[in-house]
Amino acid sequence: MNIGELAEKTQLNAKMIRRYEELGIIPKASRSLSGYRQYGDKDVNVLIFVKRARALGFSMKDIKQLLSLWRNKTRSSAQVKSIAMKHQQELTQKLTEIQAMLKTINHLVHNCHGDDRPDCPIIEELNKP
Amino acid sequence: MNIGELAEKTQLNAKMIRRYEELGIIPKASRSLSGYRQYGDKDVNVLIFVKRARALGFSMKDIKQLLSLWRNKTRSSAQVKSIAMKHQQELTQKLTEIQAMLKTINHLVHNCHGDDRPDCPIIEELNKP
DNA sequence: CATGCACCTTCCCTGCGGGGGAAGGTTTAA
DNA sequence: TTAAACCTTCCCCCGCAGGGAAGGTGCATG
Repeated sequence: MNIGELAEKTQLNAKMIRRYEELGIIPKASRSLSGYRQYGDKDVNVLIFVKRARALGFSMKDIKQLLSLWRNKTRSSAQVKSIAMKHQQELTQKLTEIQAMLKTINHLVHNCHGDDRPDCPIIEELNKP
Repeated sequence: MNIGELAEKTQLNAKMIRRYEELGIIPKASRSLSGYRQYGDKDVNVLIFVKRARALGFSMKDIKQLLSLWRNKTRSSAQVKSIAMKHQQELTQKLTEIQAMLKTINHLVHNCHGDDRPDCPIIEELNKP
């Protein structure tokens, strides 16, 4: 199958598929005589794996590792878990940061009249020494 | 004051200060005879404003607008609030996404033995059709 | 058989918000 | 005078994605 059909099946952009190949996320596709990338059903699975991992927020670096563990039948689940736990920690960190931002923003928005007058607690907060 | 001192006072990188100037976030600094950027105390305040807004997760685009509202004494607080509310919505959106990811990740990590065996619910989840 | 159109190829530019470092000029203190 | 600390511009890189140009290919239709 050509890249367009693969893109269709995986709901990924053809551009992204080429990029993933370039980044070494997926193996280099074989080519037709005219240079078109040729794919099989396996490739659909690989890309869906990548897509699911992306949806969980894994970085490309992590996904590379996860893919190699996936392919490696002698992997230990501890290796997989270690990647997942690192990501878990990063996500938790981000969550905390966003919660802190939101706490402040919610407070500021709540206290801003939002009328025609210039007085504004949001501006005041940003202007604090 | 030179850029280094300003960077010191604002705890920002001199590189970032130049970049902010280039992006039009802050006005172009006047130059000494030898071409060094010259700053005054006002600039400290501007950069601290930018820094605080960054800490709240505002985009550079938003910060540009917030700065111009800050400078504009005939602003309406409604204009400020509108920017803040848009950002509030985006942050809430991000929060929800991360919470959803974390929910799955937490579950997967919890169910993965993390031992020497290859069987792993994390890999299985990513491999799902 | 030719022409058009959808598809494919590579290449470079854009965005965000930074960071690193080279190559060279300036200021200041020893 | 010389060394160091500072400044300048310039281009490179990261992650992750998208846009679009310029040109080759595959296939149905007239």
